[in-house]
Parts: sequence; structure tokens; C-alpha cells
Amino acid sequence: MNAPLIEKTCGFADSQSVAAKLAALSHPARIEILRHLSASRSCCCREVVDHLDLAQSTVSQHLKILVDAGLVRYEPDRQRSRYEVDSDALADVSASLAALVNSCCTGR
Amino acid sequence: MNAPLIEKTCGFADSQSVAAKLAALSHPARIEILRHLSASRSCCCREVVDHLDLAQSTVSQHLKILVDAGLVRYEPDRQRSRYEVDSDALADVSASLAALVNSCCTGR
DNA sequence: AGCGTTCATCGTCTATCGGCGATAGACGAT
DNA sequence: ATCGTCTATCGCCGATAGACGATGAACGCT
Repeated sequence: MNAPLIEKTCGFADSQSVAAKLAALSHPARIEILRHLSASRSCCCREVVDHLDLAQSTVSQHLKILVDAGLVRYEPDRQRSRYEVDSDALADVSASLAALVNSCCTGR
Repeated sequence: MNAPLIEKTCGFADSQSVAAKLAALSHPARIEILRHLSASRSCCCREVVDHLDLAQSTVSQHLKILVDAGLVRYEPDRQRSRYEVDSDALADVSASLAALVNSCCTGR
């Protein structure tokens, strides 16, 4: 991932990119997925499906969204593909939001 | 919609509510609006419209979304309605996300 | 070879989002 | 009383999200 540090100096991460990352997190199923992934060190899709009461195709879609957003790493072992939380990326999103909130609280 | 199963193990805000708040933030226009609101202590809709290059109706919609999400306070003076960032609520969202991220990093 | 499992993708359906213009209500000013 | 301004809401639309089932490919195992 890029541009984790640049924010605080002067500019912010542009609204576009912040919004995009938050969008990936703005669905309860995806948050559940993240929690489950982090709880069990690494997961295959099936595990998540069992845990979530959603169709396999739906879960796969959500996983893809998380991967595309860069929040989850994906190792495409044909069977038992493994998904794993990217903690750094996640922390980055959190930091971006915190920076935004902070700027809003200080008034600039 | 049901995802009632797992939450209690960790005891965070449920995924649903976290996702809802993040959803309100997951649009570049709304992030811009928040920034503008915080920069100028309080705003009427018109100010935001001038700043954002969007139709007035669209801006009003976005403001409503932010208000409904509890992130912006709204004082309905008939003319010159005033919108103001709710810093506490915003900080709360940030904290929720931080908690989620933290739990993901620590693995539990 | 054949079976069961896992997974990604495709197509489809519905609901919601995001945008706009138009409109109506409520002022302030003339 | 009328005009102009500012808001909020309504109706409409295209596009996207979110869900599902079906399908086919890639294994592991017997």
C-alpha cells in the first residue's frame, strides 16, 4: 500500500480514496468477515460461509471487495484459497479516518 | 437480516451500527461537506452548495444523510438552516473503527 | 475413473444510491 | 403585494450494490 504517512504534513488523503476505503467497510457482513478472519488466523472461503449464513457466492463477492480494497490479502490456492487480514492496511484506514475526524474537531 | 451469532464474544458495537455510520462517511461529497462544515464553524446549505459544485437538492440530500447518521447537528431555522459537525459522534465512529482494527491486529 | 468438496465467475433480480430538475413553503426586502 | 432567496422534499432516471442459483474448473480421495 502507498501513501500512509503523507497525510498529516499538510494535505489530507483526498476524499475520494478515503471514501473508497470506508465504503469497503460499510457493510455488516464485511465487518463480520474481517472479525472472523482476524480471529482465526487465516481462512478459506468455506469457513466464512459456515460462519455467516450467506450463500457461498455472496461471501465470495464480499471477500473480493475486501481484497480489491486492499484490506485483505489473498493467496489463491486453488482449493482452500486463503484469506488473511492486512493489518497494516486496516490500520491505515483507521488512521485516515482519525485524521479526518481530528481535523474536524480542531476546526481545521 | 440476521447476524446475531458472534458479536458477544468480543462485545463491540454490532457490525450493523458500525457499518451504518461508516456508510454515511463513504462518499467523497459527504467527506468534503464535513471538512467544509468544520472549517467554517457553522453552515447553511447554500454555503455548501457554493463550495461543492453539486445541485442544491443533492447537497441537501447528503446533509440529510449525515444528520440521520447523527454525525451532523441540524438546527432548522427556516431560512439559513444551520448545520454543524457533531465532533463527539464523529470521534465515536473513529473510535469504533479503531477498536475494530485493533481487535483485528491483536488477533482477537 | 469417479465422486465429493471448494471456489470463482456469470447471469439475473431487486432495492438502493446518487444525481438532477421542479416545486412549494417560508422568509426578507422592496 | 410581489419578488427574490434559501430550503426541503418529490419524482424521475441511470447506475450500482447485494443477494442468489447455476455452472465449471481444480483439486483430494477412494
